Amino acid sequence: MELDNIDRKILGILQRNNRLANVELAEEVGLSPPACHKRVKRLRDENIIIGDVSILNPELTGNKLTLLVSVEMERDRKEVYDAFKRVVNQAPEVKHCYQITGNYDFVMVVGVPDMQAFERFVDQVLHTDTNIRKFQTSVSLRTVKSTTEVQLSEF
Amino acid sequence: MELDNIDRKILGILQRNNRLANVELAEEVGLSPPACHKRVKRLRDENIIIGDVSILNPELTGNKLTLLVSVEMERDRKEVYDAFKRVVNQAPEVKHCYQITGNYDFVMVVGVPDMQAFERFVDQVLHTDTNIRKFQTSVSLRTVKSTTEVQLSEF
DNA sequence: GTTGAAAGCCAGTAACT
DNA sequence: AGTTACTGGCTTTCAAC
Repeated sequence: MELDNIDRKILGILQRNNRLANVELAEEVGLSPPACHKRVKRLRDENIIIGDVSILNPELTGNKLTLLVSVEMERDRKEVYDAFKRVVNQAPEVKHCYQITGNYDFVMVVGVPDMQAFERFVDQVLHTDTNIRKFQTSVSLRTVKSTTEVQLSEF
Repeated sequence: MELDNIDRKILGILQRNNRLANVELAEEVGLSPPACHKRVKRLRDENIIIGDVSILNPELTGNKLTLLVSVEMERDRKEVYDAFKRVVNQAPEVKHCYQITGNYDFVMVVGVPDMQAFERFVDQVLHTDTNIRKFQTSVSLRTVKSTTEVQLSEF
């Protein structure tokens, strides 16, 4: 489906604040409330908007430690990869995971309360997977930026 | 401020779906609507909930390409780092950026529509910064996982 | 913490251009 | 696509417990 400039405007606003009342959103984009409401509904129905969430303060909710883990698999086989992906998706410590090109096969961003929790994660998730050849961990000293916003190029 | 189990329950629900009506949220956590409403308000006021956003489909909104860029700075000086952090925060292509220990100083997750856009990003952001000694880019073949959820250990 | 009530605002629908 | 008109339901606040 094609997005016009009003759609992009709506998305731009909602991806910053989705608690804005439809009446106000409508005014901001220059539509009547029902017309705006219909567009938002369509954007949800067509999976342009895939979720609506509250963002929690990681500091205040027990994710004080962030680590970056690069993983190299034993074999480049689909089953091996798929199994790893399944594990990753079930591990709540893993915030982001990318399959990448280069020396390593995956990079993960891991969030935990403390080093003990990370050790547990390593033991339970990484050391139990026999398909992992090796992994390398970097400690994050600071999250410089973290956003869910995507760029919506206006035309 | 201390979070009790009801708070954690509320947060756990809202960080998955913040469009749930307060009446329903109240029922799910076993409180009356006003009591639940008060708690949510407090969680926002105290910055436990730091934002409420719609998550957009990156595929459908022009962020088809994800890259991981590791950056090594020329000098380990605060001003140099701070300048880089400022640039990173203003660049909409940068979704996440972590200051890390190890061989590199920063790792960034960059989202762009295509390779051309990435080249522009490299030219405008990375090559113009004389404090960057070098950087290394990995292409993400697939986003295995990406979540905003934090773990809320229940007691 | 609860219930009950009240006010007003909003979401969501309908009918129509 | 868009509008205006409507209504039922919800948020939000209050008072009393």
